[in-house]
Amino acid sequence: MVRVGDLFQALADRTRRLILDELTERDGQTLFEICGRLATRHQVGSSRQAISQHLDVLEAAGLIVTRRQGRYKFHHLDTRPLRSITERWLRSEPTEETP
Amino acid sequence: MVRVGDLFQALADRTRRLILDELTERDGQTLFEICGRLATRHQVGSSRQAISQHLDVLEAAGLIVTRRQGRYKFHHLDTRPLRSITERWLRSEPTEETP
DNA sequence: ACAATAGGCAAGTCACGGCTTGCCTACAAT
DNA sequence: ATTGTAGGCAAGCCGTGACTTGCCTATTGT
Repeated sequence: MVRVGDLFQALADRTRRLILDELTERDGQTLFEICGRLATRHQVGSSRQAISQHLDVLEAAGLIVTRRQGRYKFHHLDTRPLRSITERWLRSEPTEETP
Repeated sequence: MVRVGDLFQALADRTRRLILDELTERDGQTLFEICGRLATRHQVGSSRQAISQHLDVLEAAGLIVTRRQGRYKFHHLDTRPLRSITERWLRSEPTEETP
C-alpha cells in the first residue's frame, strides 16, 4: 500500500522529478542510462548509487515499476498515483488522511 | 517567482497537508484557529510557532495568501498552483486500461 | 576462465527541515 | 493604564534525507 505522504515526499526532490522527466520522454531505461542522461542533459553530477537510491524512493512511492531482464533492470513510469493527488484540495469535499 | 520545487516540498509535510485540508473545509482561519483545529481533529500536538512556520512555507509556495485585519491574520487558500502541477508527467500517458 | 559491465549493500558524513524555547511587538478589552 | 490576546523573531536541538565511499554479487562477452 502506497501512502500519499510517500508520494509527495518522493516528488519533493528535484533529481527525482528530473528522473520522472527522463522516463516520461523515454520509458524503460536502465540505471546507467538514467545516470548518463541526467549528467549530460541536466548537469546532475550525483553518483550512480545516489541515483539508485532515488529510484528506490520512486519505486516505493509507486511511481515507477521495475522489470529485470538478465543483468539489466528497466525502469518504467507509472503515473497513475499522480492522477488524483491534488483533487483533495481542488474538490469541495476534502479527503481524509489516514496515518 | 514561485518555483515548482517549493510547491512539492511544501506538500511533502503531513502537517502542512492537514493545514490545507482545514483551509479547504473552512477558509480564512487565523493561526490560533488552525492550531486548535489541528489539535482537536487531527491530533497534531505541535506548538503555535511550528504551525506558524508551516504557514510561512505554504505562503512562500503560493498555496495560501494572508490578509491582516487588526490583530488578526487570516489565511486563505489558493489552489491555483496545484491545478497543472502533475501534467508535466501525465501528458502523453495512456489514460486508462479500460477495454 | 577471465575480464568487463550492470547493479546491490552497508556504513558513514553532512546539511537541512521540523520543532522547541524564550522573549518580544502590536492590537484590543476592561 | 493595565492586562490579555494574536502573532513575530531568533537561536538552538535533533532526526532524517541526500550523498559518498568501499566492497560485493551477478550476468555477459571474448
